[in-house]
Amino acid sequence: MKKEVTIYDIAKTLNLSASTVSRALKNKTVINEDTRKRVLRCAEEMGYRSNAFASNLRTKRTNTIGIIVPRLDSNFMSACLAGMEEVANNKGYNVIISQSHESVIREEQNTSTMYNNRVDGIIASLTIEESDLSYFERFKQKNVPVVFFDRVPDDSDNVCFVIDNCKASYIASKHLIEQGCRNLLHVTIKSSLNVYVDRMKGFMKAIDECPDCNGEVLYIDSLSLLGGQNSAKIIVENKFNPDGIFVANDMAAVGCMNALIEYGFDVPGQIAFVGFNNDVVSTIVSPQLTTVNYPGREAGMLAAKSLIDYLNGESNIEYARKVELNAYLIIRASSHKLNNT
Amino acid sequence: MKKEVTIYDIAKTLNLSASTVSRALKNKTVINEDTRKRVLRCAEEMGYRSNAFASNLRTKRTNTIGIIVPRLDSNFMSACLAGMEEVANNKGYNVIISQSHESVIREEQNTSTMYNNRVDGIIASLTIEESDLSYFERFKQKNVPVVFFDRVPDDSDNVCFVIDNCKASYIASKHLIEQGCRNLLHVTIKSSLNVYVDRMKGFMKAIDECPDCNGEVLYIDSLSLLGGQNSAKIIVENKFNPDGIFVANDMAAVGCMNALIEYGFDVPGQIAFVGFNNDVVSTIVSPQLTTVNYPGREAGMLAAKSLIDYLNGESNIEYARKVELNAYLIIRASSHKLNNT
DNA sequence: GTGAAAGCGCTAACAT
DNA sequence: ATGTTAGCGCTTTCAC
Repeated sequence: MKKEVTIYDIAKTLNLSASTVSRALKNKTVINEDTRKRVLRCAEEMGYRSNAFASNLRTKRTNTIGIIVPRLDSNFMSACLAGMEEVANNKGYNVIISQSHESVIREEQNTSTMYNNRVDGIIASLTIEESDLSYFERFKQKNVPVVFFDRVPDDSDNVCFVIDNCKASYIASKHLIEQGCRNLLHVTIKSSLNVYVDRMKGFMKAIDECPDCNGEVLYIDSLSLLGGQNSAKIIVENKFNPDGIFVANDMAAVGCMNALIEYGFDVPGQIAFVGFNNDVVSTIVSPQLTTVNYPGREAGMLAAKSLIDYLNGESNIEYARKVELNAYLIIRASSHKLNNT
Repeated sequence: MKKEVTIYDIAKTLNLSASTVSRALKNKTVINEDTRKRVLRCAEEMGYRSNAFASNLRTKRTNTIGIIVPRLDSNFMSACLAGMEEVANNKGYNVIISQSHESVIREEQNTSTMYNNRVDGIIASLTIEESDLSYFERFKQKNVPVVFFDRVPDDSDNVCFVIDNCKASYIASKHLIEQGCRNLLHVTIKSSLNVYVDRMKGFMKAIDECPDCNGEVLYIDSLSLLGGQNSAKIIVENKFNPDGIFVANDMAAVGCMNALIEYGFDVPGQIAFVGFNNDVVSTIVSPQLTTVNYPGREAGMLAAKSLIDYLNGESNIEYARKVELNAYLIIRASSHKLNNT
């Protein structure tokens, strides 16, 4: 392994001091344009690479932001991550990403790692397990900003990037009612997280406003394709007899819908379907799935931009607020019972 | 912002030396069990957190591996990344991830960042643009191991985790022929990458072995849902009249297949379809898509494990080889023309 | 505009 | 088993 070239090596070669070389490399402070060029060229020639640790050790900044997500292999999440990475990269920040796998313990471990690695800021989406979130406090104590997206804490003292789940879900449920559905079923996961609680609330609100509507809730283990398939079995066996089903995400909706079609149900004729997220799978199933458009990529970009602007001192907005992204219903064949439209 | 607690603070409090504290914290070397406990407790109480930079600066290791991928928001890629992150996390490594967005320039920039951040190792999948890959040489010069997966360099002096694309594609094409198809079309992307070149080769080989078969190739701009949809239009307009289509990935296959069904074609009756990857969408479309199972998650896990084992000096395998994962054809309705299962 | 010197927090010889 | 010492490579006062 060749020895690393340091600014001292450059300094010696050029008969300068290390400080001058450092200044030239950062071209921040005043410096003679000519010496700057000489240093740059010499650095290039000698194969110099800056040592981020030494720099970090001095400046106490890392230009790294930590991202903690439940899992990264869902379409929604990878869209969010892609948005974050892009913004961060453009602004000269690195991202380190870790998955909690829906486990509070892993989430805590991951925060510890990020904490020790001195990330400049954190972007997180919470696990489904309930927790006191105390492990996020350390960051605040060190003035390391934390922003949440999608699955966010209940209290309002955190910066959050979300959609109005309640409203979106209300509109989705209302749409089913408008299409003539009266026996509605909401398929979701048991969780105290804003995301699922609010989607439930919106559903309930729509039901409550409809005198001749009946609304039920079916909890499944996971909002996955398999979870959705399993829910179909339960729906058939337990004789829920819904004429409209609103599922808390698209993947589970697709699993449930396809399975019910397999059982012989007509969708949307007998059962209308609405999902959530506007996952690409919603355009691939047949019939195409009506769903709520949740702009994950944009959410990720905004969260990253907000965090980084704050870190760079460029953000003059008050730094504690909830940003609500626009989510809207995309009506497709799966819920299209009426011929108007 | 509170001042950071250092090992010196702990040392002073406990009347020990910094080295002893350091040793206790790492519990690597021999140390009195009692003092170790005292140090640990004290560190906890004082709110100590290790300073990774200082440590890295000394040890010249970062416990971080850099991952460079074309884009992270595909099902296949996020499965790979999930596998890598999991392995890395379990072994005490961080991952920093960046996207090249299929651009050589971005790929080079990303390698620079990783280089300057002194990652211990690199896992990469190449952009579609052709490049000389010279920017990966620096890592080798510094003894930083680089492993490639999926889209790998042509030469054989790199560690690669791949599948036998040629063989898999041959089997896929052969399957179409066995189902009675004689006018085969391969929809793919123009690229010199192993992945697409080999899939083409496998297709050609199957065609060559079938005297009464005709094989054509349609290049599209991107192997995406939209790309697939566009290809359908071209297929219809240009009167390719294929009775079997093999598409180089599932997302494009699904786009093409759905669009052709929309045009009125019967799948698999008139046109049989085979995709590639076993993306979850292949089980969601109707008819379900026959495809090649490409175990992304496992590929990611293996690549990460191999790299980290090597870094930890635990790998006694010779460190320059090609690992071929097992890929096999999953036959579903989209290619099922015959009734003999 | 440039240099000298100190120190960020840790680890690894080496000495005891 | 513990302490002493030096130094990783950089940035940043403070001089000049």
